[in-house]
Amino acid sequence: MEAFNWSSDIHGNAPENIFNGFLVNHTVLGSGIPSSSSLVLDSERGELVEAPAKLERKGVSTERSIAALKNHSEAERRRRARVNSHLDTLRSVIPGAKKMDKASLLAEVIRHLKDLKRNAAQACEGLMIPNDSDEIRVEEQEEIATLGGWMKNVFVIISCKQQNIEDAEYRQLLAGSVHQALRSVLDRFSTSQDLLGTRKRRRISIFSSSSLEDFLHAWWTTIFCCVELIWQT
Amino acid sequence: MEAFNWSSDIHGNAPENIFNGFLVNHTVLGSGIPSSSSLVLDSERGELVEAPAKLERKGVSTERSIAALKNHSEAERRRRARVNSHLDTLRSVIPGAKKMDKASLLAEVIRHLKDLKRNAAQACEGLMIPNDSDEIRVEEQEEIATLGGWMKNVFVIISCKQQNIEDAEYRQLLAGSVHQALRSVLDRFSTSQDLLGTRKRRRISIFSSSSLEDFLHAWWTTIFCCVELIWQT
DNA sequence: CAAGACACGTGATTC
DNA sequence: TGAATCACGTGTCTT
Repeated sequence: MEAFNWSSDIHGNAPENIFNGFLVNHTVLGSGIPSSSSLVLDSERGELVEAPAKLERKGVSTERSIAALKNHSEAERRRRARVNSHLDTLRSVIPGAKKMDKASLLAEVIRHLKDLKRNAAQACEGLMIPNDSDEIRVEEQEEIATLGGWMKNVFVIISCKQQNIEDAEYRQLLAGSVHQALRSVLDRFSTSQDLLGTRKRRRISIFSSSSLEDFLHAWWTTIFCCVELIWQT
Repeated sequence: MEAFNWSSDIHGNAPENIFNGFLVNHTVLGSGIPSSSSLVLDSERGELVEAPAKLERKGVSTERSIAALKNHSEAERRRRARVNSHLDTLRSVIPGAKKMDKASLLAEVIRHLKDLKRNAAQACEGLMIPNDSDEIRVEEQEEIATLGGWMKNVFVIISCKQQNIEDAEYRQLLAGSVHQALRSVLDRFSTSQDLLGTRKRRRISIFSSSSLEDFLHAWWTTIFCCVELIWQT
């Protein structure tokens, strides 16, 4: 983000064509006859017509207006920069979109999003396949059950009624904290396994933060119910 | 996309504040003395200064300029519509972004993209794990996967949009039918096992009908999320 | 030149 | 009110 120097030659050189917006001065495009009124481009008829006289309190208000305009345009520039910054990171995330225009870039982003979502749904199908073991041992303690060397944890997350579940920030916070907590546990486990130098396979799968959030948001239109029937043949 | 009527009251009502861009007419903000020259906001000094006289060929060129301007602004409007259309579809794709502003929406899109990509990588990594044992046989047929004598079914129940999911009767019916279907399958399996006189242990677990109904009933105040962490110790 | 993409400052609107 | 967002028409630069 480069610093911006507030000046009239905003594009690097002084603007030669002054008339901006709909307002055009007589001396610029008109008959050349000096007048106190200004011309406005009446687009409906495609003509230049007399602009209605503007009533305004003179004097002090002008400086305030100028300052307000300056703040306004600066804020707008910051807003544009924010949006464009995000567009740039998108350009860096989407492959082959380095120098795409905005519309094409967004179209590509949509394509990728749908592709990834479809893939994620497919990937989830193959998960959670238990390992084969002849010696099955079932232990149940509190909410933790181990089965043949496998352990299964079921987390039930209850919404806090104080909070509004439809609030995007709250959902994001919830999904993020859950994901982070699980991630830290898994990482701790992974490193402990690595430190032990075991060559045992491990299987780690969690819902991603976005998947979880998708679920939390879509829960009012869809019921996601996983019923597991596990039996030994 | 609504049709746009090219007119000066572009915002639905006639603009009261005429001065646009940097050009301001004397009668608007100036001393009130009629003049042929116009005022320009010199932003560097924050003052209103005399605008330099604009040299232009009079007459025919003006109409061409007007037509060009009209085409230009129309094209620009089409371009904006294209971008905004994509932003709208993004709003419909990203959960909870229905009425987000552009910047926040794009930030959310980036979050989702990264999450989904990470998730996809994780899933691909996990899927390679199960078949590195000689005694493990993986068979995939239709939607049923068997792994080393274990079978796993995952049922995803989607609410019928025709029906009102908040209707208690419908929920009860749904829960009941699901439970009955599962029960019949399990019973059929049990009897077949009994007839065969096998002494193998079996593990059968389903959500009871009341549990499922509880879930369906309380879904608007609670989030039921099952996150499974399965790893081999 | 035309046609398109962008950044700009602005008016309107909302909170 | 003041801050923030959006659509608008425009100027400039690139195909």
